[in-house]
This record gives sequence, C-alpha cells and structure tokens, in this order.
Amino acid sequence: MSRRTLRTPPGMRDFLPSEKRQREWVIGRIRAVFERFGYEPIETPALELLETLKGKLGEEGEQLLFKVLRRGTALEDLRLGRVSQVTVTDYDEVVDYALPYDLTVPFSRFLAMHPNLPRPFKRYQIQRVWRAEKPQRGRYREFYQCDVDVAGSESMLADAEIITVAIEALLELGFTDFRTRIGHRKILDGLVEWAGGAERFTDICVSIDKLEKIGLSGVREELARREVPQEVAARLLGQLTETGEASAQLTRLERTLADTRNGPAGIAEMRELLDALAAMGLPQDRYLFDLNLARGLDYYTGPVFETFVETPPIGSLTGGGRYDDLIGRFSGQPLAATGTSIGLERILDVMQEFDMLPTSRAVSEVLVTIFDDASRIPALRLAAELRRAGICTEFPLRRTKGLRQQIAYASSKQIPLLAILGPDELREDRVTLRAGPGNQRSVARADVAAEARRFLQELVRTPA
RNA sequence: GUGGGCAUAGCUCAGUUGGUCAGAGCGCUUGACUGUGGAUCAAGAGGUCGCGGGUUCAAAUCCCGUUGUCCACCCCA
Repeated sequence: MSRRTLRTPPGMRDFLPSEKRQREWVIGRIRAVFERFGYEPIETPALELLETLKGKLGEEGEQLLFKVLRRGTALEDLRLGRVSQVTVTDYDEVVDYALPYDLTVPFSRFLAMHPNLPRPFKRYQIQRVWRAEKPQRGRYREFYQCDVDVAGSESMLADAEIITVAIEALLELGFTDFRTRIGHRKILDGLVEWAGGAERFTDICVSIDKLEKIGLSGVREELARREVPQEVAARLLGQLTETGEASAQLTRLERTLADTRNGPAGIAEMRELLDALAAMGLPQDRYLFDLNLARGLDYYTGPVFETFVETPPIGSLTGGGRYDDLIGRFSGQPLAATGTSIGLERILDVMQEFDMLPTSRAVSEVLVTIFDDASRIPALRLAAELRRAGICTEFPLRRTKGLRQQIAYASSKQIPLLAILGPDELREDRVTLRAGPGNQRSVARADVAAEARRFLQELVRTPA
C-alpha cells in the first residue's frame, strides 16, 4: 500500500483510543454544563440541501462548502460512457446537497420545520461540521462544534445566559486565561449609518473586526482597499478607538447615535445585557464590551460574542451571536434566536499544549489473568462477575505465556488493576488483586467485586 | 486562493564534499524463560529513500516539475 493512498483526506483525522477518550472527556464536561442550564440535545443530518445552506454564510463562506455531486442525469451518462462530456454553467446543475458548514444554519432549518416545539426552545448540539479550507493549526476541514442556542426569545436574558454558559464551560474545563468580547451589530449599524457608510455595512464590519489584530492603520488601509470613502472611514475610526468603561462608552455613543435607525435600540440592549451578566454571577474580568467586535457571518442581528485566549494565539475558542432573521428566511415566520458555538478542536489543542487534559488510561479497569486450561473457566466466570458489578473487565483473548506477559499487557494498555487467579488462588478460593509492584492484596473470592471497586477508588485518589 | 519550510520502515529520526547509505531506536511477529510490572536473550517481517523527469560512470544526496504535509496570510471554531 503506497503512502499516496494510505492517508486520510486533508484536514480530516483519525483518533487513537487515547485521543478519542480525551475528546469524549472534554465533550462530557461541556455537555454537563449545557444540561446544567437546561439545554436539550438534538441532532441533524450530515447533509443538508444545498439550498438550505446557500446565502447564509456571506460571500466567502459559500465557497467553503463541501458539495456533493448529484447522482443521475447527465453525469450518469458521462460515467456510463453514453456521452463524452458534460457542460455545466452553475454548480446548482450538478449539486443537490452539501455538508453543513456550521450548526446554526441546520438548527434554523430544524426550527422552521418543527414549529410546535415549546418556546423558548433551548437546545445543544455536538456534531461534526465541514469546511473546505486549507488546513492549519487549530483549523481542520472536519471538526466538531458544540453549539448552544435559545430560539423564541428576544430577551437579552437569553444572550446573557448563552454567554454565561460558554464561559462556564471554559471554566469547567480549567481555563483561566480568557476573555469574552461582546459587541453589538445594531450599535455598529448605527455607527456606520452615522459615519455615512450604511450601504457598505458588511465590508465595514469585516474590516473593523480586525482592529485588534491589524491595528488602526491596518483597518484604515483595508477600508480604503474596499473603497470606503476616506471621510467615512475617518469618522468611524475616531469613534471606534475611543476607550473607557462600558457604561461611559455607551453614554457617549447614545449621544452620537441618537438619530440613527438602530443605534439607540442597540445601546439599550447592550445595557440590559451587561446588567444581566453582572447578576448572573460571572467573574467580572471574564467578559467585556468591545465595540469593535463585528464577526464575519451575515446573519447576526444583535449582540455578538467571541472568546479568546491570549496564549497560544490560536484564534477564538467560542463565537456566536443573535440571529433574529435567519429562521424566518426558512419558514417565513420570524423567530428570534441567539446562541454560541464552542470550538472543540481549538479547546483540545490549547488543553494539549498546556497539559490540561487528564492522563488517559484504558477503558478496562481490570485484567483477569488466564494461566492455563484449568484456570480458564474460573477466570471467565470472575470476569463476568466483575462486569455485572459494573467494573470494566477484560481477559487475554489469545494465548499468553506466563504472568509476566500478562502484566506487560496490562501495563502497556494502562489497565490499573490485575486480578490474578492462578492455581494457588484457586486452591485457597482467593484472588490476588495487583495494582503495581509491591501493591497487591489477597482477597476472598466471594468479595472480589467489592474489593476491586474499593481498590480502584483508592488508586484514583492516589495516582501512581 | 497567495507565500515559505519539510518529505528515508508503522512511529521518531541518522545518512559526511554525489561513490557498501538501505540504517538505528521504538513498535510489531515468532521462539526461549515454572506466577509479579512496559524485562532479557534469539530470530523475523517491514522501505522502488513521496512521485515523475533531468544532470552524472554513479543520485536518498544536485536540478526541474508534481503531490502530500506543516507554517504564515486571508477567513474562521
């Protein structure tokens, strides 16, 4: 088998048992936080109609869709040699389906299809999504997102809860060095209107979103490159670089944006949101109002939020916002919604780098030894008994030579406990439980399950 | 999509100015060792040196192309 064929597609990975268990551990913690706030799990298909996904991602998002070639029609003729070539003028002609790019759009489709669910509907969703990007550190073509969303509430309480859930999830995983930036699309909208660039809103958002990253001059250049008039850019940047307490900034903006269409509503919502957050018991230094946070996706309509770690510079760990119009685009019935996405892969990358993950050990907690034909049946019985007691147990599935080899197997698989049931033990109706050199005890055969359980608990408390 | 680094066994990597350079360690397989911690000893499998072309008496080594991969940009989780 050549190296050429023996590989995974770019940006898509195999996970070894130890890696998979770490992933599941992290997912488990995140899920526990979601459920602590009353969010329910759902799942959507691995394919969506292309039509469902189109036109929701912004200009650049759409080319990142993995599209599935349609079966039949002219392409089938081509495959069967009935025709020698096929002419296509738009990919709609050959594509019906695409792999989801995120979980928000499928969720919106889901909500539009299930209008009778109790509202507000609170769901979480932990699934793979796909983007046809060039893979890089912290960026893959196939990756998991952990989304939490509330649909059917226009209250800032919903946004505050989503932000709180995301922060709690990171705290639960042991993160300490992060900040959640909170911006507001309506305030930005007001600001852009005030500056006289309303018709270029999307372009302007994309540019000012980078303020932190490329600096004032970088944004000025980018706005110029996008042909935003210079005086518009100047007015805008003057406002965006004002700093200070959130409340002071909002008071200032309130005056500036008094006559704009969306500014006043945005400011009122932002105040409401910050008040709610303060009441929800989050550490104050975990989040901040950041006028410059815009986010690239088209569908956000209200507060937007993003969580960053300073080190390593890996990008955002979570990102989300309010999208009150998206669901209406599917059903015609407007339905307010807000939510966030937690980036599992980046979280894992960071946790790996800072050694925040628990040391992985095997699924099996006990290995029951098999010495010879005579001890085989008793060993199988013992294993069955341990399993009935809820202890993950295995025994050697192929011939082993002596105890040493079985110990080596248990060690290499990091199985913590060995249940030795040899001729000596059988004669005395006992079992030797062994956790390591010099750390073993002989227990009565009848007490094995209880003793093993106790032994394992001691081992967890005092890791070897 | 743009730019740069890298490519030798399953993994981590040696390989001199082109000339016994097809290698090591780990892992894997088999055998030996009367039942106590990833052993030891012995044997074995596994590579057209990413692929294609060129230079040369001679290429893992130099040149060109190509593919893959990693990093940066863009964008994002």
